[in-house]
Amino acid sequence: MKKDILGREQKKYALVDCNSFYASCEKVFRPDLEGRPVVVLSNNDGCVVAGSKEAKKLGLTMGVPFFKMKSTIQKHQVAVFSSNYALYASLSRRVMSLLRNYGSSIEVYSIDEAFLDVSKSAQTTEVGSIIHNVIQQSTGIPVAVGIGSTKTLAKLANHVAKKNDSFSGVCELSSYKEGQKYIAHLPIDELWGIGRQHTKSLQEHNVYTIGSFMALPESYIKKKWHTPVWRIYKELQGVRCHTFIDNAPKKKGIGTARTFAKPVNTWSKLKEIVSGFIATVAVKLRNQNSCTQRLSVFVTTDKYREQNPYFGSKSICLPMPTDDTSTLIKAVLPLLKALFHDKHNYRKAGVYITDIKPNTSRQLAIGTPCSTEALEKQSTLSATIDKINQKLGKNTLVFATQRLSAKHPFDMKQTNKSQRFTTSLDEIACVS
DNA sequence: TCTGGGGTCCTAGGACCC
DNA sequence: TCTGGGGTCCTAGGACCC
Repeated sequence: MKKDILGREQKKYALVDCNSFYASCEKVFRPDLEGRPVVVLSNNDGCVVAGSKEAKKLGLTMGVPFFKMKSTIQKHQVAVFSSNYALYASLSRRVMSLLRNYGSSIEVYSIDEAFLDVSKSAQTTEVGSIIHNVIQQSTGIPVAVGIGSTKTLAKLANHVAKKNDSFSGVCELSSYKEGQKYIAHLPIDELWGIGRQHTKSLQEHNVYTIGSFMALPESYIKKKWHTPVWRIYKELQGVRCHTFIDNAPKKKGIGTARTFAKPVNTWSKLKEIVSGFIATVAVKLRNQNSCTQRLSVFVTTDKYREQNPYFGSKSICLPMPTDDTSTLIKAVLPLLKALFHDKHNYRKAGVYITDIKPNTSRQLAIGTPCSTEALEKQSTLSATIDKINQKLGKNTLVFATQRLSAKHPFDMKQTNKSQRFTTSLDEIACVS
């Protein structure tokens, strides 16, 4: 067995990342878009969240406000889509289920990427090529594969595979030294974990490239920056700092927030919207068999237009852990009421739950204000509601406090939404 | 009036990711 | 007119205890 410098078993990780995932999903059922720039917009058609490679060349990348790019979009006949999460989630499941065939375990890192443990393969680069071809052929989604002895190296290898056509979508980097000629010149912010702030502080110390970062002595890195930066340095040397997580861990916090297409300034409307958010997070909580004991809510006014935008948040520790929607709604409304002033035009609100525990601990709380029998009734009711909504559609059955927002969820703007080709029979692709 | 030091737990906020 | 949403991890600092 091969060992790393700490005497641990040597690992090989493959990072499989779908290219321009949302835009690629839209292209799967629209072959006429081949070669054309495609962008996908965020909720409310607010900003660009994904762009095909043709769109990226035009400067249409993640985070660009849509309204600022309208002239570019018209000029270059860019195909514009509102986000269609049902479609993306469905194609993501297909990709992930195929990937499971090529590693001893998988860590689904996000909707469009996954780490595979390929340590057992003797020919890892070949496995990478097979993955690259199979996913493209079976789903229509193009992917790049990066292989490395740490997650950071696999990420970087993936970047190299995407940027250099000569790699045909697959690149393997066992250590920084081995791949030096492909990565030393790359800007420091290409590293996984180096964002805007770290880039700025590294540049202040004359570190502009990955090469100059790796040339620094370890003691200097440890002294000047925090643990996360030092870990990146070690991972590039081939020392594993990030572990591999093969069973999706339960969420430690669950939240829902939305920007409203039109400002909200009445208590009744705000109450309904926030109650709807609670219902959403409570379903996610029950789906992972957990309950929560801490609940927060926030509201904001328009941060782009108002001179002194208002931001208010409040949180509460519940007397006992719960996963019950009505209990959570009852807890959130007084907090929301305290944040509400009718002089404000609210543009965004959200709820967040933390202090998440397994739902068995609910029964163990001492001095609970509910009897065991009442708790059992509550969970039977919740399970029934969840089942009905799962079968007949979200918001088929709602609590009275969320009734209107369930029917008209803040009038979300979605002017260019594609069909739910894979998840709704009414919207299936037709060949005529 | 003078007033130590170490440990733990909790929370808010920053930074990052996709 | 039009600027997203859902997460994780880390650190600093306050409160409290002995």
